[in-house]
Amino acid sequence: MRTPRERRHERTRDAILSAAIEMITREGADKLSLRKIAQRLDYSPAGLYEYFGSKEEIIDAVCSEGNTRLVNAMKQVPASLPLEQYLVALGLAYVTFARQNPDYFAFMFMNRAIPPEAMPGSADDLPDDDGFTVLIQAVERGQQAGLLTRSGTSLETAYSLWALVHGMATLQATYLRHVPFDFAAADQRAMESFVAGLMRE
Amino acid sequence: MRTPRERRHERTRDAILSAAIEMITREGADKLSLRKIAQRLDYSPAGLYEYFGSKEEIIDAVCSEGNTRLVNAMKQVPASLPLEQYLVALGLAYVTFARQNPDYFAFMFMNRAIPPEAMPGSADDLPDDDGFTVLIQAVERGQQAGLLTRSGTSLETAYSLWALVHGMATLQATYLRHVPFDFAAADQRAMESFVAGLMRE
DNA sequence: TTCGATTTCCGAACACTGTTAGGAGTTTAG
DNA sequence: CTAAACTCCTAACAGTGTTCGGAAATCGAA
Repeated sequence: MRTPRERRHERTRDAILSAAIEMITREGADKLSLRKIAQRLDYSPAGLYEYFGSKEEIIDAVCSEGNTRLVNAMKQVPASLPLEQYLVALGLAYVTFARQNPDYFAFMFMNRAIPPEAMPGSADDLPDDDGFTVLIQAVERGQQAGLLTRSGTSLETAYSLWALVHGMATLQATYLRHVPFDFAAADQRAMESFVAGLMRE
Repeated sequence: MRTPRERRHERTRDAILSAAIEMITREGADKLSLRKIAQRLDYSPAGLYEYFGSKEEIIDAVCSEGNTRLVNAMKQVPASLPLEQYLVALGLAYVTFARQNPDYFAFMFMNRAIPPEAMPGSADDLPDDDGFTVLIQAVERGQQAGLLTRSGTSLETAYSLWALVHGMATLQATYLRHVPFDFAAADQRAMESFVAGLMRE
């Protein structure tokens, strides 16, 4: 049972998070400031430490939230699509998220690294709700259906597709952000070609 | 003719740059501090402003230097190789640089964006000494030799290859940095498969 | 209801950051 | 030799994240 106090606590925690996310998407990641967050929420700087132990904790929470948003965007792609279209649509959702939230996306992957521990054996035990995990599952679905039979493991195949998609997303979110080029069309063609290559082999 | 004064000036400018680069590669990008650079070089913080107008200018110079190092690494790949091997080797050099200087590499692309102006027409006028430019030239070489005839322009083909390579590099420099996985082998296979797909079409 | 404990929140301070103004001391050019 | 240009520093300013101590509010139980 959740007491009123707990509900209040979580609500202002969420408010802090929302303010941080909005500041990142609106003014850029380097403008994120504890004191500005506090000011916007009518708190003193020290008051925030009742809800987060440090700025680093806020950043971690912001990244975690961004990751679930990215995964949610990918999960809205209907899994009923033919595998080829499904994989392309997944990648498109990934890149679209990056294009629409360039600062947020870049910030996520600057501050999120899988910790050195927590990754023993081969690799299947990556974070559960990860953009990569969704891709892996899709590729495995294809392999079990006999459609994808490329040499390496399903993990390696998913990694290469992820790299392509992540590269397009990162470039458009950072280096090429202001380049007037029809990335959406080029991305789609590149992914279709890549996926076709995976199925042919 | 360069006066002794100019030579001195440039030498301490380079020293500042070197110190900054070393601090980034050794302690991470967020630990870069004007005052620490000054301390290491026996300057007062204000003294550095004789050589750089702001911290931002130092960062720009650091990024520019990193870019030429990356391009140099790519230019050491013998252009006499068969196109297929040449493209793969170029990508390998790119990723290897990122793997060996993860903080530096990530820092470069966080702080370097092609400015909104300076990019009028279609796109061929990107920065001259760019990792991307090297790829474009290689792809154009292949197209003129009749080996690469994929639908899109050479620019689009080079972009897709760049995205794949840049994605692998970025992932290994940030999110997957501590994952014990044989990326070198997987990367090579992925690039060979991708390039083969380009030549088949 | 009342009392004690817990939770919330803030003011003040600390150590750090990048940056600027102003003025010494040195080097250079005519 | 002199005046201009260049180097470099001290001191200060505004900003940052963080901690400490205490005041106020809230809560749980007698």
